[in-house]
Amino acid sequence: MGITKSDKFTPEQNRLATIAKVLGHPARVAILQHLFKIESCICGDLVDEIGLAQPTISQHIKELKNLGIIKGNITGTSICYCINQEEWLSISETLSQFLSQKSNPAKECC
Amino acid sequence: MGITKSDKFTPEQNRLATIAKVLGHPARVAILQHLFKIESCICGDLVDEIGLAQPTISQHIKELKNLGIIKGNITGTSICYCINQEEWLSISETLSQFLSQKSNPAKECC
DNA sequence: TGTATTAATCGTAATATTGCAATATATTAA
DNA sequence: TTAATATATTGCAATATTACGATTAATACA
Repeated sequence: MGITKSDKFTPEQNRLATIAKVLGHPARVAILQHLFKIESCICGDLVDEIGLAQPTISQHIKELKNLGIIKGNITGTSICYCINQEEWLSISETLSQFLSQKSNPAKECC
Repeated sequence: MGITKSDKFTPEQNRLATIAKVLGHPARVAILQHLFKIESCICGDLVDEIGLAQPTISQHIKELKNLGIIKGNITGTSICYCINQEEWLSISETLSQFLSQKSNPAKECC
């Protein structure tokens, strides 16, 4: 039905999935990479950098902002975005912990 | 349009997004967690464990298999799934590397 | 004030995802 | 062979996502 039954899962599972979902689009990955690369923060050059229309970029930015992973600051007519370090660290920690899980090869079936 | 313009992005960006996308559903997170937790591999108990219908679980399993993150083995009438360690390590590495990026706080704008 | 610039929002079309009932397939056991 | 069991596949409905043109809102500058 296109609707995710979040109530069937633990808060941790939902949290992990929410984070991963936001990272699950190349445009958003590209935006984050660009913000990391350009030491000084960047504004709407993201539209030029990535080849998508301005409203599309704006929409992706919104999702990253919703997750708290980036933040913006108005400077004149443009807006300067950058990584929200605290949130990035927290999110990175959460996902990395999940990724660092290891299985027991001795008990494998396949 | 619901269609992602993959050609606008680097292979790395697309790869990261693809991995994250697969992890971007709580049912798939739950499946992975269960496979890690149950030391011996588990079969269709996943359907009981997670409260979704059998075809739905089967579909999620398929996506995890497509990514290569899990593998299955037929034992009688049931199928035993487990983490594909090599792939998990590789994927984990790829994502972790992305997550370990740090921004320069001195050059922040916001 | 008016105009230019930048970015957000709205509306909408195209496509993707999620979930499940029904069905198909495959294996085991009788 | 037939029945039972376990899983995959198909088909479909509901919802979500992606993308963009048009518009709006906000600021800067003349």
